[in-house]
Amino acid sequence: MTNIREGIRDITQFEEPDWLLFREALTGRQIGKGQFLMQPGDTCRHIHFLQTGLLRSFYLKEGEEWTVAFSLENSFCTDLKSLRSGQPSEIGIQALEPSTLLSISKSDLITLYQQSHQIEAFGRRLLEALLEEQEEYLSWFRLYSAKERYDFMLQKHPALLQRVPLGQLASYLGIRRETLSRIRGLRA
Amino acid sequence: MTNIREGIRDITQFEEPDWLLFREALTGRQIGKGQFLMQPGDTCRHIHFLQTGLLRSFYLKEGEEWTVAFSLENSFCTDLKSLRSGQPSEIGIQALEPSTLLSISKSDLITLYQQSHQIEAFGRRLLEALLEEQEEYLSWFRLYSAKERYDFMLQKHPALLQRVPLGQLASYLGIRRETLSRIRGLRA
DNA sequence: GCGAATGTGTGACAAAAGTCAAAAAGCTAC
DNA sequence: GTAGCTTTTTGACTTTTGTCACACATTCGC
Repeated sequence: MTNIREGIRDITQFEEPDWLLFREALTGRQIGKGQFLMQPGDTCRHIHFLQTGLLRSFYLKEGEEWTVAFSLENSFCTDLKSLRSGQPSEIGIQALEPSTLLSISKSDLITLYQQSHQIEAFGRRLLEALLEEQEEYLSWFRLYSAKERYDFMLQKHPALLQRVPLGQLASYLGIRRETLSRIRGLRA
Repeated sequence: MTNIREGIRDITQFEEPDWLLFREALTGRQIGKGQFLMQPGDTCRHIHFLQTGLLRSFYLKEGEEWTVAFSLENSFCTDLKSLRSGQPSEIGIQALEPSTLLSISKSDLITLYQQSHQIEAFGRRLLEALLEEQEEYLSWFRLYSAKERYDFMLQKHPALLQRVPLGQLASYLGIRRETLSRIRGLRA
């Protein structure tokens, strides 16, 4: 339970009473390699904090899976669109490695937001950080070639490349497996 | 001053005292066509609410301007990265049409967040909506061709296409002017 | 009005990435 | 270890998009 406390502390100050309130709402969970936290079509009702392991979120397009996010240890994972709307999700979430999670339900979180200004502030700051990250990631696609996007990935998450199948990394970069394979061949 | 009140009400409930507090911090401003709200290298210290007009945010890459966002009436505009870090921005913001703005400084906003839980909740929900929009927009780039991105634009913001020079629209879609010109030629 | 910017469209060609097919390399389960 | 699976690589070819050059159109200042 310590990891998430650290993760929150990085983002905002949490007084002890807020933390106790928050902790109360968390549910622990384990999930095996290859298992699904949710399938496309499910409605997303939780935000997950990944303690250990690795998750991928993917979108289905014409029967093919396109990875839209990898979630690393000590990060949060959900499908914001479905969570907010209450509608079925277009996203699935799968564990690429055995993973341990702490999850909080949407309804509990809404209650916490109302009960505690500090927790609300935490939510806001977390979203700010996510949006900033997303903006950077978007610029990869607007401004740079497949090769450059791969190089950024090498810089930013070198370890991830060893943990993820090439096909899924390719789809995350918005390209075909074959293209990524060729890009990697260049630097041999 | 009524527009922004509506804009906020769409996102969250604001009681009268919160609104008065918030309004206190707003500064009105007009800006002519072609003028810059900020230049790349400036540090971003405000969030702007666009009452009327049209703004574009752009990024410089090898001397070329790449539009990263258009801001329409009744929407918020800032550079989140520079605003959060206090570092010089890589982004410039220019008025494409004569525009009227209401602006709030970062320091005032931080104070407001601390003073009012409701205002903090507003900030969080606004960020949620922005992040959801950004996620959708990112999927355009990962999954779809230049032509398809243009078609999405036609669906989502048909009016905008009449107000924006083709070159800027092209850079927003991550393609060259010539390519966009050809895409448009197809549907003649 | 006129001329200079600025913005847009077209053509010929080059580069990047996708497609399809098949071979090579890695894993897994007996 | 080996058969059977999945993943990755390679090759030939196609499609998409970029590049460069230039013609045409529009806007704006004067």
